[in-house]
Amino acid sequence: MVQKGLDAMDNIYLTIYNQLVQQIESGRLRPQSKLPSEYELTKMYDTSRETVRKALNLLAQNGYIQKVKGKGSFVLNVNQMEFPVSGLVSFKELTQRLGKESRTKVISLKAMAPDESVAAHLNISPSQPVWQVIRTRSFQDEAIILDKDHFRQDIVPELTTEICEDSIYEYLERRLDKPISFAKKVITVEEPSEEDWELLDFDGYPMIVVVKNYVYLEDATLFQYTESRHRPDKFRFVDFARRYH
Amino acid sequence: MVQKGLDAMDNIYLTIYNQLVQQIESGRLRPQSKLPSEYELTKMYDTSRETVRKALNLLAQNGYIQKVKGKGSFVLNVNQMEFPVSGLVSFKELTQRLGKESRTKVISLKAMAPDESVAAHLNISPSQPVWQVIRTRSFQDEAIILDKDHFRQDIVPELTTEICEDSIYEYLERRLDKPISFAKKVITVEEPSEEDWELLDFDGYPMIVVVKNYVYLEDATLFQYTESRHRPDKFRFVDFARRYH
DNA sequence: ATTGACATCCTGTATATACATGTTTATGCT
DNA sequence: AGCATAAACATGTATATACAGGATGTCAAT
Repeated sequence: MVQKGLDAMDNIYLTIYNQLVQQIESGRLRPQSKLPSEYELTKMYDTSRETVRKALNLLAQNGYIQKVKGKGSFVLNVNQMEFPVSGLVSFKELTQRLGKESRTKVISLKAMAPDESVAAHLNISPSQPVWQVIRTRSFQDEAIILDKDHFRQDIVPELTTEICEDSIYEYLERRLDKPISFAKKVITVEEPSEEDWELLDFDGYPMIVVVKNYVYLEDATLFQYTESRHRPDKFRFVDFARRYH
Repeated sequence: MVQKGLDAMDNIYLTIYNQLVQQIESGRLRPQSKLPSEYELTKMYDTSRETVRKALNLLAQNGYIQKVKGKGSFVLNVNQMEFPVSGLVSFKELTQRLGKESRTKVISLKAMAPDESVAAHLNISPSQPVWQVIRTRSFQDEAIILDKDHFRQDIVPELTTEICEDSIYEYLERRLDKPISFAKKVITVEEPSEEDWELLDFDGYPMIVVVKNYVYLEDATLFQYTESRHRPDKFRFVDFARRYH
């Protein structure tokens, strides 16, 4: 888990956080280097120390910095050059950051009644309609990932092929009145299905990495279930965890 | 990422956090149920609201509760019945929580000079000695996980077979003067090695899940590198991520 | 030259307060 | 009874203050 929302304008501590993240990720703040002290940051942003500390604590929790009592905050190099499927980052954001040549192909898009499995994962009755989106993700002209998205139709009223080819997340963030709040991922390794063989460029790999993604709104209602099926040689997941003392 | 250290005595907000975690995990606080309000918690723990909020924010970040403005904090059922390899939780804590029949077998334990790969992962020179511990983890008499630990010997002076059969983490937490601060995990899927075939009960699985674990001290020095190799059918990883708005 | 005392800077924890904003409940008017 | 308003309650953000404790540099005494 690493990357989160980037919007935040009237919020002082989030703007400080986002600006520092940007400076660290862009390399303007180098690994090992010392951030301005909390007191200096209060002057730079004309705010109070507690507000600065909120921003710094977010940075620490997400692996950007290490705080040392009596010394200061130092930039970690833990997050560099990784390929996280982690957090709430979408495929589009990911590929943009990595700058790789990638393509999204919409295989199918339809409103339908969920099958038993999907209804169970989404925790709804089989009569409640859902959108089903099936897409393949390609890097360098190889279909590497098969994404099967399911959205509750009462929450996402409209969906078009154009939106699915672009970024569904961006669309939801802008158009949905209820904002996305948190997500749970479950990673397992399974045997490939017929569909995997059919839709992915499968160089004879006998297994597939399945990332089940459950996305919740702020009132904790589950509105999206996605199965992301990765060719094992291209899969990579990074996790950062901090210990409380 | 989900589980963190449990120690904290003179620390008010950490004791509140740990007690609430305990109540949620034990089921005394049920999913969907409402926690006492921040004001009520200030009275219960005879402390200030900001201190209570620190505890509640930790709970929210780790997926235990959902905070709703104007309403209160509600217990999530996101973390129940999972098998996280996530966070800094050790194998022993995991199995204890799951209550499964498990066994750890120490294959080898020796002080040595690191090979090229390990030295690179630990970011040390090949002349700096390390402890190498190779262990298998069994569930229901099947060897499922192969753990290859490497510790910087200048930081971990002594290590015995008994410690390795028990919990190295517990030993380090108690004996090491410098406390563990954070860890990074990288999950990939690879082809099994000779060693995997030899030491694991491998029912013909053609791939293996490799979890590379980098553990850091509070001064951000990397002191442990562990490769945890999991039989794919038994592997499961859970991640929780929150979006900032 | 080494040590020890002290001042200074830095982060960690805790408290009190103020105001904004969303939710629920009670009130009172029509 | 119905409805709008107000009060009470809940969390979100921001500020100011206090004290503890680690890190570091200075300066004087030895």
